[in-house]
Amino acid sequence: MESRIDRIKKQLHSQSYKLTPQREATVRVLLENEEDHLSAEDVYLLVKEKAPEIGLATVYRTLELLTELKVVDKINFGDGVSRYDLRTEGAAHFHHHLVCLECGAVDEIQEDLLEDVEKVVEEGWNFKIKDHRLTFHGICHRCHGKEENDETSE
Amino acid sequence: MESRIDRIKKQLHSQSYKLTPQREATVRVLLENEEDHLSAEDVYLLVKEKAPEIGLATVYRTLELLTELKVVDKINFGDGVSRYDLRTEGAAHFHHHLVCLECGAVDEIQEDLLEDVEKVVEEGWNFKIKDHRLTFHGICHRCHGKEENDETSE
DNA sequence: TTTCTTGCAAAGAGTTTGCAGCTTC
DNA sequence: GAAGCTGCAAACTCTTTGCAAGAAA
Repeated sequence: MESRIDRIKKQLHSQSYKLTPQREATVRVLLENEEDHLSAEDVYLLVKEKAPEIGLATVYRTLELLTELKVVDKINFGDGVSRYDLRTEGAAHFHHHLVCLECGAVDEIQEDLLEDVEKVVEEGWNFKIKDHRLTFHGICHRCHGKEENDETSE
Repeated sequence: MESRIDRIKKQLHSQSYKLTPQREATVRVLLENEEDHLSAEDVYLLVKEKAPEIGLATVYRTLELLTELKVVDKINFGDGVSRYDLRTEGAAHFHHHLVCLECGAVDEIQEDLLEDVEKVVEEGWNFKIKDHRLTFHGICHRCHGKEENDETSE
């Protein structure tokens, strides 16, 4: 069976880019932390464990390259850092996010909940949708119970 | 009739902030450019026309304050700058955006298209939604017609 | 007077770039 | 050996902060 790394490798080659050891290490870190929403710095620190000689600039360059190739999506939750999120293979659209205002956790919603909404937008606004970004800010299920106790503020 | 500025002033006073000339000039710029999605720098340059002595730091501080008061929303379209968008008065939720990949224009959708989706998320993910960010990336109605000609790619 | 606010300059954080050296074909 | 890639350091951009001076209650 062809692995995900292999497919990414092919994708790079098809545009005459190479899968160097540094790039491979970076991709592996992303694959191993698929659930997370790593910043460039985060990725850098994790890659350093596998390939200590790597430079931060290379990580940035690799992430930029992967973004171009649509292997990852660059996202921004408003905290001043870009985060990189592996695209779900085969997914037509980018998944959604739930950001908890209490604990900061970011959960993902893989289901595409926007099909109907997109139809409305395409027809009503005559806008050809290529991609979307949907993030909900609120209180996650983990913090939900706790909230009753500190209702002092808010 | 009470103007929008007055209401914002009251809101400031209620938290013992003052509507200084600099803050007023900043708010006016935002009101006069409600359609746009100005960066701090943009706001600064526009405010300077009314109040040339103002400093960039004051603009940043004012925008931060207005964000706290929920008068404006800080948004990020991934181009490395924060943009500030006046909240539609009385709107329960933040409006949506259409970003054109062709010409870069940003249009707004005032309607809340997410009511159904939010119900699904709150129930299915046990997540208490406080706010949302929804942006579509695609081709706007203005660029739509032009596209037929350069169908070479994609 | 006391508190809040401002402008300036400096600092900080995140990201990009120039360049010489190293790989790979 | 030409082309692509890397690590390092410096540069850059956007934003925040410290501080002394100014304005308002």
